[in-house]
Amino acid sequence: MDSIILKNINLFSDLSEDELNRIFSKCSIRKFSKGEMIFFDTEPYIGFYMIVEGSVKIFKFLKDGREHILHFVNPYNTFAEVPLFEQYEKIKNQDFTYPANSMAIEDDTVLILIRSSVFYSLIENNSKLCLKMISGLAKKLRLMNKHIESISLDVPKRLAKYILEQFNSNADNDKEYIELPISKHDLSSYLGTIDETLSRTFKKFQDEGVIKVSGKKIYISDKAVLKKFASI
Amino acid sequence: MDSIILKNINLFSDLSEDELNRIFSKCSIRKFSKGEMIFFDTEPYIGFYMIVEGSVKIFKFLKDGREHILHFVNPYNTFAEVPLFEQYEKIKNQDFTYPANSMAIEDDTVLILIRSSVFYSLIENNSKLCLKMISGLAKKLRLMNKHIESISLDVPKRLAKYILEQFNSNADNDKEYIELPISKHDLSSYLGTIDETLSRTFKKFQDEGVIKVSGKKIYISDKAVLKKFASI
DNA sequence: AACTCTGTTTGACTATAGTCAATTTATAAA
DNA sequence: TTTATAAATTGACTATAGTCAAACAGAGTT
Repeated sequence: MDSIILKNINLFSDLSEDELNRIFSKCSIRKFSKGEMIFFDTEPYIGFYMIVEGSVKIFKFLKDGREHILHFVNPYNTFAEVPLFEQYEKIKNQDFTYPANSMAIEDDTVLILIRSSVFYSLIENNSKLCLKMISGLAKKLRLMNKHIESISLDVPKRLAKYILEQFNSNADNDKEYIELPISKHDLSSYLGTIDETLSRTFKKFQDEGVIKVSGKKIYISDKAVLKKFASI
Repeated sequence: MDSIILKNINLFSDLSEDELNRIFSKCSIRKFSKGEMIFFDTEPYIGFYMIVEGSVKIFKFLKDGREHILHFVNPYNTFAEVPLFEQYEKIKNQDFTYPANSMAIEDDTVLILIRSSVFYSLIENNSKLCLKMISGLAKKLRLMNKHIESISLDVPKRLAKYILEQFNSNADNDKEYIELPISKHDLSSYLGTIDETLSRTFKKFQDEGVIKVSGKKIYISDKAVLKKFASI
């Protein structure tokens, strides 16, 4: 693997060869297997990650041990950049921790760790990079917004919305099914519910003839009705 | 009012007199009374606001007409900056709208509207301003994170947490009470519940001798137990 | 004081989704 | 194929908070 890999991150796409090499020489590459923790929300912050291969979930533990998943991250996206700037503000800081927990959800998940200090030296006088960073954060805020909105809906609406989103984000819309990119258990946590309730909701949708579930494949029999289920 | 007012916004605190004047000459000052809408989430985006006086709530309408408050904003803070950068990315865009609704919650709420274009011309080569913007967004993300976490708690926990937060953010900790800065109705929406449930929860706390409610004043009789109520 | 408007409280009922426990189905390993 | 292990489903029960409707309280006005 060489520094060219960094060019794929949107955040870094405008950097020069030189700059890319500089970063690359200082960052660490780490490999995780499925279920392995990347960081806890109690750990001191050292830097942010980008994903080269595999995928990752970002989540919080609830009092009862259940987990609430905030988002999933896929290749060439970054995560845990937020504390970078909280740290930056009060440089000689009380130690900052990661804002949530993070776990690999696929085997052979490959990450690049970019340490705070390396990034600071880069961003200081690079307003293009700044602007990219800003639009990245803005996008995340928008996502969070959506997430909060959806939490206040009931489970069937949340599930219907999720299925439709997956369907729409899949390029080849000629297929009349989606394939869940995550485990049903993770889907429960992401929708803010539990396995049993998710299972019952799938069943309800099936009984009403809206979808057909077979493993991770979900055939959409009646998109119109599904949309009605999802509607606010 | 003159351009010096802008100096109070953290975001603008590093700008020169010249720059401040340039912005000020191009922005609009708008006054709202309590309950007046500032923008809807269906309106095309024209720029972000800062508060000079009064306060504002940012919220979403739910299907049933109920509202879910995302946050409150106070003097010298800005709101609705997120679309600025989504807009920036794809300049010749499909029209962007505001991401949520916003309403003045005090009489004589005075706002300054800073239009996107004015801000773009400013930020292009000002990486200091960029960095400020970034840390502002980062702070908001952290807040959102907290908000999401708290939604998954039950109402008594959410309320206890809120009371303690208010108590801690009040400088003079020698007082053994807090004064609600918002109406009870808005507090309901902010905690993601309804008036009746909030009322019952206050009552529950009173019955257990933890607090004493009198209008907007909430006397904390037993902080230790309140903390226990709030604990995860 | 009587009236209005708004905000708050209370009671009775309901619905949604969580808990717990048992069972069934899948998946992988021996 | 059998066995072990994990994932998914189902049923019975419970709890939390929402709905609806009515009563009550307080502030301001006439």
